[in-house]
Amino acid sequence: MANERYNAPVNEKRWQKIWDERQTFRTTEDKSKPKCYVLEMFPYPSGRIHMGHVRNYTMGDVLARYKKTKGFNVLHPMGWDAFGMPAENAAIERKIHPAKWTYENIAAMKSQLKSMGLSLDWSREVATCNPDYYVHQQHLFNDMLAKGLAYRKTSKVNWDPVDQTVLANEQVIDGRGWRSGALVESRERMQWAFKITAYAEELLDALKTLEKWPEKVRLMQENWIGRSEGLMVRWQLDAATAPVGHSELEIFTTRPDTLYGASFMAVAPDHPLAKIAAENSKSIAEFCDECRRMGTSVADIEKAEKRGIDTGIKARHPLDPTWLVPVYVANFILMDYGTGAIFGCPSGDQRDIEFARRYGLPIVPVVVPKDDPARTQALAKIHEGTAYDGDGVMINSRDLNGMAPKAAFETIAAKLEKLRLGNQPVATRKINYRLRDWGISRQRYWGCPIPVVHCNTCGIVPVPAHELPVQLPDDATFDVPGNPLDRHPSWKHTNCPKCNQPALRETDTMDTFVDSSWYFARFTAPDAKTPIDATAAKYWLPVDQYIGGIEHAILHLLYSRFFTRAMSATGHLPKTMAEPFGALFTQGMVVHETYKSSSGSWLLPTEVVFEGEGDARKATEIATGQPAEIGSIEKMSKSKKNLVDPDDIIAHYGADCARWFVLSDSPPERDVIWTESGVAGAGRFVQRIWRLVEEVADGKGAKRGEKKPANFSPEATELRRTTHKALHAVGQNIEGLRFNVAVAQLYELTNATASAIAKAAPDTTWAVREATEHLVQMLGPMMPHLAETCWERLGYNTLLADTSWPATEQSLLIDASVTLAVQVNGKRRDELTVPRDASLADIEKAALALESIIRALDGKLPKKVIVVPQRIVNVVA
RNA sequence: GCGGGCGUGGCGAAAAGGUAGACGCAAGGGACUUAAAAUCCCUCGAUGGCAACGUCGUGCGGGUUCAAGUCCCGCCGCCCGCACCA
Repeated sequence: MANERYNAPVNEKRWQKIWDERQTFRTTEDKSKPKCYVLEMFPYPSGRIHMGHVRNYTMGDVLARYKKTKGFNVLHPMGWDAFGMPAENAAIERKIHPAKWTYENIAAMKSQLKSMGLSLDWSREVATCNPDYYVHQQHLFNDMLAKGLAYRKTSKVNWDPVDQTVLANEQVIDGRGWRSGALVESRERMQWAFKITAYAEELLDALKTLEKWPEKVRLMQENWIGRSEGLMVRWQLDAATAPVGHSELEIFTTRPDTLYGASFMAVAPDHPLAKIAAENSKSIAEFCDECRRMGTSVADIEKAEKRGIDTGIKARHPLDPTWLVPVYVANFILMDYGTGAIFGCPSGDQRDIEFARRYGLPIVPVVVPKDDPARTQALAKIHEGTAYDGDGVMINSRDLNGMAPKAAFETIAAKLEKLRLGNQPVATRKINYRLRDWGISRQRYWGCPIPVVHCNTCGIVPVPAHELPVQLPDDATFDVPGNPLDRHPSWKHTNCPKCNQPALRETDTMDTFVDSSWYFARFTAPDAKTPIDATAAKYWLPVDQYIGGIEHAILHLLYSRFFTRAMSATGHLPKTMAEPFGALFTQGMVVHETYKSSSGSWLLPTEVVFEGEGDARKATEIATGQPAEIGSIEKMSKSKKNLVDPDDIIAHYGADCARWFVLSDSPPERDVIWTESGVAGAGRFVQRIWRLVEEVADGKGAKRGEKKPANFSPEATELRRTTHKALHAVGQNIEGLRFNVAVAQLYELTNATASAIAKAAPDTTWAVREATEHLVQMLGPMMPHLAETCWERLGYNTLLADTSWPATEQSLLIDASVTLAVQVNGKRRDELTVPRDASLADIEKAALALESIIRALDGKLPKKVIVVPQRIVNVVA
């Protein structure tokens, strides 16, 4: 029946049910086919999906569905990053058990994701909070422990004394706990850590091999790892001033060439030497305490200010024992980097020059530009307090004078390596990394328990494999601050697996980044009895296309890369497996305009109406009739109310429409602006496709399966060319994730098909049928429900999801004639249509014969004619 | 401060160094309709011209090239990371 609107909600539910029943998207492992593992970053089960999820999962789904039509075994799984703080907050605030809260959220979000019609293999679903998942994580942990990749160390943490918990850096706001508001203390605490630094070099080097990762992400990781080459230099302390038992101070420097410019040394407030000095001096102790207090983000307030205090200790210059340099404690020295101590060369380092000026220390230029006027300028700047850290030539540096800094570096390094202090070389070459080991201890309930026992006799004992999982107790309480596992009356009491004496369980749980560092591997065999099934992992990994937000550019992706190596080292993955994600794509956000009422409160997009355009565009608040302010376009957020609920859109326009819109407007790596009119446009397109298909099915096109004519009219051939060009281009653009361009090409094919029908040229019905069928097939990955419905309407009783991407007829991709632009002196003057294989001479002749070209030449003789076949003709006069 | 990215119509955007603005949105005009919605057709960078057609135009200033949105140099603006890393 024609003229009936396409009913999205009804059809969408129908096809979802059919796909479900027929297990259309169940993963296959047909060995005769190539594999493709498509993965989107799994969500935290907050309870509701948002437009960002819609965009992320639609992109992955288009690729997964497309790859299926191209004959791949596709693995496209989904799961839940289900441990974490919000569940515990819900327990505290609303007295719901974290498990109940989480599983309810998973159920709700799963049903929302299902309403999007994603081609997911739900039989592989995992939730990281499920003991079936985390039991394997505990196995992995123990294996890493045995290999020395997991260990305990004391590290500094942000301690919230009211909530009695450790806070992440981002949970410390202006030095106070984000929830309690208490002043956060910097405390030393025994923490579990993973030895990611053991792989620093490799994680850095292998970045080069990740050619299908965004350059930006590789760069961010490179900076994060922060490799620098330098020298460890031991300075002898002057015995007259040094504390008893301290005879030397070791520093790390990347600029040994500037050693003759040294004017002070500085150590971190937590450096052992600073601590000794603090014991003997009240003012030093006070200074160190002060530094510790501003440890976290208060640093921002006085960030520029370099301050310190003289310890009275002197160090001997390694190249001149008569040269004594004062040792300071300084607030800008980090204990975690290098040795927590430096030598200061003020002329070459901005921090050092500020420090030196403040404390009246010498500032001797040692590196300056080779020639004037740059040299004079640099010297003047140093005099004014701006360090020079460029290349140039050494001065004031004794035997180094005249050398380039690089040569000076080598000279000094060679010299100091030979010099001895207490029978050891004064200096050794050292490669230093900014990357630190990954602290995974969290004093929380809702995380994976660290499966070890503390025994007074045996020390740290891993829980044996057959006793895993160490499961979270169900009856924890959340009404008071602190770690629920630690205060649980019985949970932590156990017996030592080794000596069977009473012992205590570890009550720390793992950072949730651990959970997400190996889930992609678990998906390859989610029911395996071991953490990883080597055969499945070998087949499916690496992930062929990983898609997610740029916010995970560093931590999640780096941890996953580390974990993959750790899993190889512990025998869970093949030895050759290093990189988990072969290709990475980071998609942009979904953003929306913001609106404010005249009273200053935020308004929902549905609470305003608009008129006018451009600068004259005005918004009015519907409820009050008052003008509303149109604010900036920002990431959708609850607080600014610039939200669009996927449920509402799906209920109103259908999932296909929402999918189409998020694919259509912007390049996928850029932010997409959600506009109501844009969605409405997508909705119109859905109806337009449906009308087109109805017309074709009802006689404007040939019948299904009708024999292909031997000859086609020019009009039919034209349409066929458009169709086959689209097949090629849309396929290429989906593979390249240029969805917005693919969408535009589908619009063009739709327009071409519709106008062919409207013109009703002779002998076009077969071509119209072909165009329409292929159009529907190409729409399949993007708007799968609509496409299935159209496929059915076109007379098929098979699933479109099971069909192959149509083959292109190569001959139709090549036009018999081509239109060239004809330029005179680079300016376009006319066009010329010539046979595709026309000779250069013929083209030139035809171009020069064009009336417009003759006119443009204005009697001048062409000096040169450039003919680029199938492109352009440029007449140079 | 360091690093990276981006600047193209009223808007989102296309464009292997080769006809700038495909495609969509918005807007304007028209058809159909008692009317509206829906749909269909036309116009739509600026400017001059009745028109044919011309001139200018991809943040700004230079350069390379037969030819530059695209490549190079120097600015300006916006956005995003990282930030005392010795």
